[in-house]
Amino acid sequence: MTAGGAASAIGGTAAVVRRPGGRSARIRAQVLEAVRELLVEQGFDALSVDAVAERAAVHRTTVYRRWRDVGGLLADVLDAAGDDGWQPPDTGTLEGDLTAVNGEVEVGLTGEPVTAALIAASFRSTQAAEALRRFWDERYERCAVVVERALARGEVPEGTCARRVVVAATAPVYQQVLLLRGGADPTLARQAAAGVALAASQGLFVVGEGPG
Amino acid sequence: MTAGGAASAIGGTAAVVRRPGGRSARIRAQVLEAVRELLVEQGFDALSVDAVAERAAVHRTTVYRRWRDVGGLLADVLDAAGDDGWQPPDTGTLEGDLTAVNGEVEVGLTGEPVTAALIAASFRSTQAAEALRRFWDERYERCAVVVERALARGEVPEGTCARRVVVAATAPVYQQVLLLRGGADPTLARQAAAGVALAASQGLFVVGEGPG
DNA sequence: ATCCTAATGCAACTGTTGTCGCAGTAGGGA
DNA sequence: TCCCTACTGCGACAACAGTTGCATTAGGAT
Repeated sequence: MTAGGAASAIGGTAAVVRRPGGRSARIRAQVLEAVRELLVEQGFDALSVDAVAERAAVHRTTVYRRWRDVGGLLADVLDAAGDDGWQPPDTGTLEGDLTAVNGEVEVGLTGEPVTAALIAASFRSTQAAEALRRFWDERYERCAVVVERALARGEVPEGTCARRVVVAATAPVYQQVLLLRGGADPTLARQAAAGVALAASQGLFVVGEGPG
Repeated sequence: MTAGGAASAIGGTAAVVRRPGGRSARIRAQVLEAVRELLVEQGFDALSVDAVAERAAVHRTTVYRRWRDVGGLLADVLDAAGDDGWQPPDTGTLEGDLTAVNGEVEVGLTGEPVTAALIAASFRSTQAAEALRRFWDERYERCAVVVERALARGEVPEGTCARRVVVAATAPVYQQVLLLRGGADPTLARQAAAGVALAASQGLFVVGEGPG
């Protein structure tokens, strides 16, 4: 299917490479660039297939065939964005690392309108939802090293689930900014990180354990 | 009560009551009932103004004029839903209360498709976003009593910010279910509640304090 | 250089979304 | 009872979203 074509082009999985050459690649680049531009300039609401096609100087039909809909476009952009070499900061303590991550989350959420747009899209498009889930899964996976370092330092006990620690630490920031529409609140970011760091040090995030 | 909520939600200031009588009220009831039915039966995607109008046996134009768009409809439904007499559970401990609240959140998020639909709508409609913010603000406000009881029992120190405690405790569940699209995970709910309860008992959620 | 065909451009078409002007209906007050 | 007018119904309309059939273009291989 056309969407599959887009997906394959995204990851570069050349399983069924049809025509990776000049024109297709060029058009893809034009379209994705147009998506990013429109997203930044006018936000998610202005992101129609037609607008993207016009901006990219490509015909509507081409975009519909290769990406299917707006969600497909955003999914493609998102998958490309996941390929950056992001690594969590290393401040020397678990609490410091979690606080720093929360700071980046806050900036990403309030600064770049792209993130909010992608989340909005994930509620409307299955493709975008999948892409977003992949993106976050990978991000949390990369964050695991923060907990591993803490374990090596003896800050947290053996068996601590890294993912849950990071999710618990960052979730309040997402909640505050995304759902409650509150402004960025650095105090919240610090408190959440500190609370989770304390709980983790007490072994509350050890798998199979927990209260009850 | 419902009528008042309608007026405020729609944009007509409730100060100027125009014609609260028979037909308008009847049509409003029909339309909102149609919204709830369609939401439960077919989900958010099927919730177009036209579909609602047809189900309610009301003309499209009427719905457009009174509610403007799907977001307005959902905002109205949401304001009505906020009038229930919900109270947080009282289990005797802060950790137990937070765990119980998380359980209800989990059920509400995974069981009722209404909530997810409203969140999706909040990303598309300013009205829905406002209504949702009001709804959650009020819910968190009601949850404050949980922390107040803990304070009375001496579980948490004076000055603990109730809202932050509850937000920190519930956020991981929202994150897991809503954004990460993971299944309901009762372990996560308990761990998050336990971690926050511990952190709160240590005074990490006292206003003005926190790490650094 | 030539051919094959995947990918694109193009235009016409359908269905949906949202708006507008006008006429009809039904509360509520006199 | 009668009138006023807010509200609703109705149809036409424009704008947008998405699809389809066909012609054209341009990689890539021979």
